[in-house]
Amino acid sequence: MGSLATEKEWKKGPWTGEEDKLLTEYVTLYGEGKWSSVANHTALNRSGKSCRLRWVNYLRPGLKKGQLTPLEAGIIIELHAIFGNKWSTIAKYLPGRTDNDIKNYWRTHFGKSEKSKHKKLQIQKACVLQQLKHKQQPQGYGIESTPHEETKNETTSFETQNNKQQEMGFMFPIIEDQHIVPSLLHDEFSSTWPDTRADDGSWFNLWDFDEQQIFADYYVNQFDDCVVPSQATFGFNI
DNA sequence: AAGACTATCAACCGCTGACAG
DNA sequence: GCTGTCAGCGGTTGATAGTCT
Repeated sequence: MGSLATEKEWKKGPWTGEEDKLLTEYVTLYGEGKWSSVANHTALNRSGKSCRLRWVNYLRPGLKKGQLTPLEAGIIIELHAIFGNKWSTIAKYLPGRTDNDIKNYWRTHFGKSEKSKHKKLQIQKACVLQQLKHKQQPQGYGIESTPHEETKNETTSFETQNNKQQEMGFMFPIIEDQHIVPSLLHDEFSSTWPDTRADDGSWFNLWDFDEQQIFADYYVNQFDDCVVPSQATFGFNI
């Protein structure tokens, strides 16, 4: 009925600093998850949907701003091969990054073109090279034990791995207590990917810096024809 | 210097699934 | 079991900044 036209005209468009402040205060007071009542408790004339989006993608504490690192880019490629366009799922493994960030990054860099496909390869290679570089720096990311070793200590495996990955800025996806291997090359060399299982059945992977020099070397060789470009092309330092 | 093109990012829209009544 | 509400997700769009010609 026309007389019951209670449809509210929500404000749209870019958020102002004042609106951000109001929303932050609201979340501080009432917590996340009560988006539909934001307008009732604040002077904000935004829909709950809009408020949630603004909070999740921009205001939430702990968000990382700026360009993705080669490592993050590589992980996105790997996880996209596993999960497809499940951006929120992928985002769970990249602390501080939102599904929107990842979605935008993917669409920008790996849309549909052949050029994009090549760029994907370049980033994968850059990512492997960076792994090797870190491996050569003893003071770098200190992983004392490998997934292989951790399988011997099942009570701490998951938590330990998670903590390390958090420190490094990403997390390996784990499904049913099984590490999904970010092989970096799942797409291109899927036939070799079962070989990433160790003798005892546990997974190892390129992110494990201690054991996988030979494995990583092998993959780097696969990229021989693929020249890794400069920062200007990637937007980050290799 | 100016216009065209490209990249990036914020925000909106529509759909889906969970859940309460 | 049905219905309505709401949060969350993925796709898409539009504005702006940066780069190229």
